[in-house]
Amino acid sequence: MPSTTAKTPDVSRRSERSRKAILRASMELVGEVGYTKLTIEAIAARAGVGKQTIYRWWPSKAAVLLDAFTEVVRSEDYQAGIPDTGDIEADLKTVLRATADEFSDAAFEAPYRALAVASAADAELAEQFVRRLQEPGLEVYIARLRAGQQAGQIDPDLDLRLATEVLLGPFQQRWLNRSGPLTHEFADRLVEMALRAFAPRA
Amino acid sequence: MPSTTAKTPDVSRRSERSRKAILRASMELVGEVGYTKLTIEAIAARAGVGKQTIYRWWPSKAAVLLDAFTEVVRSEDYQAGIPDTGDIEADLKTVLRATADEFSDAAFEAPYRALAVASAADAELAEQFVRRLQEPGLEVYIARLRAGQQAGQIDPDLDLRLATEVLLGPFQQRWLNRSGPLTHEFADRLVEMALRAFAPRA
DNA sequence: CCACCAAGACGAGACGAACCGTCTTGACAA
DNA sequence: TTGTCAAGACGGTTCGTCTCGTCTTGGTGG
Repeated sequence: MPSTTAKTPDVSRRSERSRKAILRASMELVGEVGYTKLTIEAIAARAGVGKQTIYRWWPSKAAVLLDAFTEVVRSEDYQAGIPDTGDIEADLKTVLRATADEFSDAAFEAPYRALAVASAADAELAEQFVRRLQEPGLEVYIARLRAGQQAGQIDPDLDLRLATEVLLGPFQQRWLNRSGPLTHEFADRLVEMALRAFAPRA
Repeated sequence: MPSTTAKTPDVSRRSERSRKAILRASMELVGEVGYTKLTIEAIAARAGVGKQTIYRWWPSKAAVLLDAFTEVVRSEDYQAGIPDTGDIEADLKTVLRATADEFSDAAFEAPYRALAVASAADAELAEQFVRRLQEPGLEVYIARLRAGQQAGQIDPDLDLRLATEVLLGPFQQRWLNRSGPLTHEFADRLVEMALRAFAPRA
């Protein structure tokens, strides 16, 4: 019987120059025109690249953007982790305030929102989005909460996974829905309320 | 100087028959083909209506869907409110379990997800989405929490607005990101953790 | 009370523009 | 020699606007 294998391109012969130009062009364009008006044709034109070169290596414009964004964020965050001064409330407030500021920066906002939106619509992309961008973020929170457990500031039986969802879920909800401002005030109140749920049982 | 007013259509002469047919057709089609493949042309064809009739009354396909969904949900939910048996933990678990089931139903999921996605991408639509669909839902939670305050089960100084965000944010995050299953188990653990944060201070 | 009429929404679909994703060409690099 | 590359032609969709002729409706004059 005839093989139905789709001929996969030869990765070893891929042009690094074109790859970089494509990722760069998509980040620029998504900031300029927004995600819905972002077009494969425009990316190719801006990058000085044939359309086929994009279609050969990526399944969708969202996938291009995910690669582009991952490249930027890689190693920049997540490396340092969350500071541990011994005061978990202060540490969490510091990080959540910084996150609030980051999400108020348009240069970060536009592509990240585009990815979040595309992920909500496309289950396949969502798996990649969560695994490559969200999970690493969760891990640093879990690490800090675990340290808090060992310091006796946090219930040792707490489900740390669920705890990060309680801490970050309301934050993401506000941001995605634009149902409220991402102020330092909000970050502080959220951390305070979450820590009341995380505290060791009396 | 010449007026630049866009001629607004005459509402009093609007065809109720066509309006209903359009809303009905969009709900049917979004379930059949999904939101991204939902097309104004297809809605018009299914509804037996000219395209112009849709463009005349709605700014986007998302706006059509929001009207269609609002019409269905109107008065169906939100009327009853959250049961008050005196046991706030049990009551919240009941409602959140029911919500989890609702979000697992494809007939509800498809159009609602479409609206959530479109809202995340479009600030103007988001304002309508939050106000017409999400706010009414929040209000019934706030009412039940307020009753809990009066019953002495909940901290009287609690910010009830923030409380609903803590309760529902993690739920929405899981659902939108598909970062975990919306089980009864999850609903119960979430309510339990939230109530620890809501409890009166010792 | 009713016949008439002008205004405007209606169904249908033609129209050009934008993008889609595929395919072809000739250059070039491994 | 083989396969990617830039460039762009190609047919197919859907867009949003527009132009028809029809139908509905509210106001007017007999």
